[in-house]
Amino acid sequence: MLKKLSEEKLNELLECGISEFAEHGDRAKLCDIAKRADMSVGVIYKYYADKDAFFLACVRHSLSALENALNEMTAKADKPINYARTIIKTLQYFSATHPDYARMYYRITESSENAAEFAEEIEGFTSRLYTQFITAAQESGDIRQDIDPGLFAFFFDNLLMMLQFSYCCPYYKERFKMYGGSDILTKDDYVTEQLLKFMESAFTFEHADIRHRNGEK
Amino acid sequence: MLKKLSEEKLNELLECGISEFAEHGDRAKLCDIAKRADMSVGVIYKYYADKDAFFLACVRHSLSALENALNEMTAKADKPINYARTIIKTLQYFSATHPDYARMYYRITESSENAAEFAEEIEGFTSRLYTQFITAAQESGDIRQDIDPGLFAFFFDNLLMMLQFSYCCPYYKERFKMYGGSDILTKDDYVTEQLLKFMESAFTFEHADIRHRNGEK
Amino acid sequence: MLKKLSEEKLNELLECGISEFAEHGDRAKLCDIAKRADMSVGVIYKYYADKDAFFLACVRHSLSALENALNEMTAKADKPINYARTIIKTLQYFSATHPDYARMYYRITESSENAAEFAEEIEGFTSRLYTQFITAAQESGDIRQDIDPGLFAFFFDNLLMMLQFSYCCPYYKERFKMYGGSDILTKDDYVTEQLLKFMESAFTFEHADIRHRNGEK
Amino acid sequence: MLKKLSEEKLNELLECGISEFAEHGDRAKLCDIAKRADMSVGVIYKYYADKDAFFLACVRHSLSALENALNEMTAKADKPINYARTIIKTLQYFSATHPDYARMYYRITESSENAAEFAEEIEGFTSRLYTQFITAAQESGDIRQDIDPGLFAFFFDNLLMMLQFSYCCPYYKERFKMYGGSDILTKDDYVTEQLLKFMESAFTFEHADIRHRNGEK
DNA sequence: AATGAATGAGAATTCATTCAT
DNA sequence: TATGAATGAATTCTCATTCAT
Repeated sequence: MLKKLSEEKLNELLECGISEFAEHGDRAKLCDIAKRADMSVGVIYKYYADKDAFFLACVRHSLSALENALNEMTAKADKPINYARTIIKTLQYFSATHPDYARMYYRITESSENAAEFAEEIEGFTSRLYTQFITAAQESGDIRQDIDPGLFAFFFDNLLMMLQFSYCCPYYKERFKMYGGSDILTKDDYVTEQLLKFMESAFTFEHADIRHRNGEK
Repeated sequence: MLKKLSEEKLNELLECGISEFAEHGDRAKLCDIAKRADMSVGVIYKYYADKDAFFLACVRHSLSALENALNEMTAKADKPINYARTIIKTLQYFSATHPDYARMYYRITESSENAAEFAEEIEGFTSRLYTQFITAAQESGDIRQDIDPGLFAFFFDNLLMMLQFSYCCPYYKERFKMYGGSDILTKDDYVTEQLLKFMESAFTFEHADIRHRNGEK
Repeated sequence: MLKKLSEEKLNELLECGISEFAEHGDRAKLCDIAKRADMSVGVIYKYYADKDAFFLACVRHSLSALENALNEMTAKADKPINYARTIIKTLQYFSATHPDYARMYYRITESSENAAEFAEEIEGFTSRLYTQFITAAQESGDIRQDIDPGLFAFFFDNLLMMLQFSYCCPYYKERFKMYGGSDILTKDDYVTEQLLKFMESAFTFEHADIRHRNGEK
Repeated sequence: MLKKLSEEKLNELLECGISEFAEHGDRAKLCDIAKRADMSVGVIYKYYADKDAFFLACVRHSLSALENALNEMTAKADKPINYARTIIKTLQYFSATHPDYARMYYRITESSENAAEFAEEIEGFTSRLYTQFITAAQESGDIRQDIDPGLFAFFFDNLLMMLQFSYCCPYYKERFKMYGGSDILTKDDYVTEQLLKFMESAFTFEHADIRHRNGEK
């Protein structure tokens, strides 16, 4: 039963860790995290070998939340453009409700040390998710055949990652405002549709007569 | 005349600072930087108030190099697709020759503290460059009218930033390989053309009749 | 009746304490001791005020074992040389069967704090045992009269203490091998006879006519 | 020239380290050592990798002082009994003038970790010194032939080590008083002669007629 | 009575910054 | 002006001790 309590407390601890790591990167202080969670530093070391191990646990905790969010909505995938819209909106919602989780995601990538291990663990899910989807969409004729599905997924994910950072990380938020105007962070739907347009035919003006009716109307 | 000497030395110091900050983020140690530049920590404090000020100087130094590289190339901009290709290739070349500069770029964005100040200083150049170009291209009818030029520039820059990170930062390099295969870092032209295709018509299969004039006019 | 159970458990606890203190000195951790004894730290505090008190209890436990071993053997004391041989062999056997007890003995002497209290409690038994025996041997004419019996006992005990350390403590074991060869730890009888010879007439070469009745009478 | 200063300061630091390690074993705190030396903790880390490295440096410093003391007087070795007397007196003097150095010696032996390395480094000098001397004394007929010179040296050194501890370490001082009386620490010459007698013919009463005139009269 | 999770003071170590030379 | 040794505040991690269950 003490176990039970720990379970809850542990989650709270991870949440606090995520907040602090999101805010300060690995300059986050364990004693601050503990204080924030209204516990003592000792508990952290009861459950995790050291600061790195605890950081990794925070990373995993935040990732699984993101994966859950993405998993929920991928069921209702249909047309690529709608699939993309759903993902964008999911990430917007996720960024709004869990800003620290997304910032955490950014913090991971700072470390040079375990780059390869981390990358596989962290990107594995989405890279497979996107690549599979795109391959399927190519097979069903919904996406042009002459693009490398892996790289297509890569560019797609790049746009989504940057979008998340732009909603959550201080620096990227400022940058977002520079490009989109100071109120851009409140115009989610507008951003979504613009991004879809961009992905649809960024540099192909001469085909602007194309009418995909991307959701609006 | 001592100024002259310092000028050179200072440049060397900044280069070393960039390398160390690129490698270790703000865990980079001033004494290591000084040692690498074959100077004493004292000089750093002679010219800069503190570590933050020195970091900012390193940022500026690496930025101006990037801006110079971009300025040179973008003069000869013609069709948007060629303009994009030129920028991509410039960044690829820049990433290959100055990997630390791009990593440095990434390091800047870690700090929450001076996000706003940094963003204006750092992104100002490219955001204006891209937005102006896109606006001009829209006016001359080369890019569809129904996209917000600011956001268009934003997405465009997002793709380019991620591309740079993917060529320079350990974590992103690994991620790049996961999407593109273990030899993707050596296939610059392939990546360029794929990215152009993506930007051209990512989700627009049904219009595959579009001529993919990828540069060869 | 719970007392009964505790009695057994307590002994086990002390044994584990002795092992850990022998191994780690006062860096031994109470939680490790408890774990080793398959109990909780709580019990230690149920029976002992603090770590020091528990350490003292471990000391007493190991001492009484040594005293019992010595008591058994020394009853049958006859000629001094045989008495000495008996003690040496007893300590060799004790060191082999209870290495931790002897190492524990060594650990006690590290602390400056309670030196005086400890010394009386710990050395009282043997110092009296040896001094009495030597005095008696002097009275019965078996040992030269012109030696201070206390100091004689002191030197004698010094040799025995060092012998024990040399069989049990890592550093002293290595040192033993340096002097006696790498297999010295397996040559108990040889060591015994050499030590007896040493004590018998260390610097008395010119009287080598002395009968070296080394026990076999 | 700053080097020169450091040299001195470094010695002072080592002296302070020796005092603190002698007093508290490895519970000695680096910050206390630094404070005692009127320096900052930082200096210790400038010169030594970590606490262990600094401890080892203290050990070496104290050992070389002991070796110097022993070296000085071993030149004038003649008869074994005088040689032994000289060594005993040297150690008594050394213990009186450098009590911390001798306690330091004791501290070394606490560690299980690097027992073998330490033993060779630390005991090498004296073990070779004593064994060589004894072998030589056997060859010249001054010491009985039927004793293993290595073990003889071992027992001899054991007595000397214990004597040193007995003059310097709190616990052993108390023990010494128990055996020799409360004023034994002030009766150096008496102890010397008693120890010589002990070594001369401990259990050889029947040859008490031997007259070596050990210094007195 | 027994448990063992939680506490938090304490100790090692790092590194930006200063300042005597 | 340049140096780099020295400083010491700040941070990680440990473990004796407590106390709710």
